[in-house]
Amino acid sequence: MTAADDPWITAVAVLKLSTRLIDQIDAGVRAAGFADVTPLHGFAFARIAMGDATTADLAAHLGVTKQAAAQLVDRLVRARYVERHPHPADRRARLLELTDRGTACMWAARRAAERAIDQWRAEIPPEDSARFEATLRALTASVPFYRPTV
Amino acid sequence: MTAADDPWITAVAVLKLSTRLIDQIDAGVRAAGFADVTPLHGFAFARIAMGDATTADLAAHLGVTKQAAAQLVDRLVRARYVERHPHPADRRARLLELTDRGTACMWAARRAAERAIDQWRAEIPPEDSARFEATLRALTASVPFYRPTV
DNA sequence: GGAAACTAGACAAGATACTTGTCTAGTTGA
DNA sequence: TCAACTAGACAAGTATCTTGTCTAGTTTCC
Repeated sequence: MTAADDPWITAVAVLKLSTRLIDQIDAGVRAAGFADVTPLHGFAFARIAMGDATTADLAAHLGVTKQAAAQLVDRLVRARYVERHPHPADRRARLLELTDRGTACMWAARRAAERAIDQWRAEIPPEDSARFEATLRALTASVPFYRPTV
Repeated sequence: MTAADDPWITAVAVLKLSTRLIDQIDAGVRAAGFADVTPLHGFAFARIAMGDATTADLAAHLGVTKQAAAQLVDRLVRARYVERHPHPADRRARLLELTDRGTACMWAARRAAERAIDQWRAEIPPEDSARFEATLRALTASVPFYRPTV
């Protein structure tokens, strides 16, 4: 076993890469003026932006209880990132939607992510980055979604 | 902009990959009988295993306050993963060390990570995985460490 | 050598965000 | 049509973080 194919080194590199990406996204979002959001909120925004999200959907998506999700939604509503609307098909449920502010915040996150990826692309030869990204997608094609893990 | 080079897709793939890796490590650690640890503890173990760790070092490493780190250490000591020893050079400080149980837990995590990486390698052509891992290391060579981000 | 500034970590109090348990209103399926 | 199920609110308890303060020990600099 040489250092070059030690799987543990690779595992650490994966963790480092996502640390770096999340830090860069968080810094970009804060620099854009959204000081009261954390990466956890970003995971919630991503689900809500997909549409057809209820509190129970969000709970399942984030891997927390319904109550925890309801409290998170409360905070996001109070901070004017999210609105609750009547659900067209189920009078018990409430449909979650991003406000203009929430949408702007999500786009700030996406722009920051894109800047981070562009920066990575500039650090390595173009053919390497194309192959790298293709492999990345192949490896994660079967992963249904990302969510907070710590 | 085609889907193939949309940086956002790549960013999501990075997050998915680390979600998948952390889940696999966590499952392996729990399957090995360490039911009372979380990924957060793993980040702490990694620092303590490097040696010369004090509570303040751990706090800086994890990005939390000294008090939060001290409380985390308390829990790990009570669960018999960590021991506090006198610091040889500073009578205020206490040197943190993994117990045999803590070391066994860390190795369970490493074995789980290695199984995960081996599984990825089996999913893609060998030359792709070698290049993928090399690029991964190049991109993260300057990242000092990984830590919890959510 | 010694005083001022700094640092490690303990203690206490409070904030935040999660959990479990229970309840009502509404939906689904046999 | 009625039993079983589900969405989400309410309440209480728990875990884990924060800020602030304190003592003992270390470093710096005159």
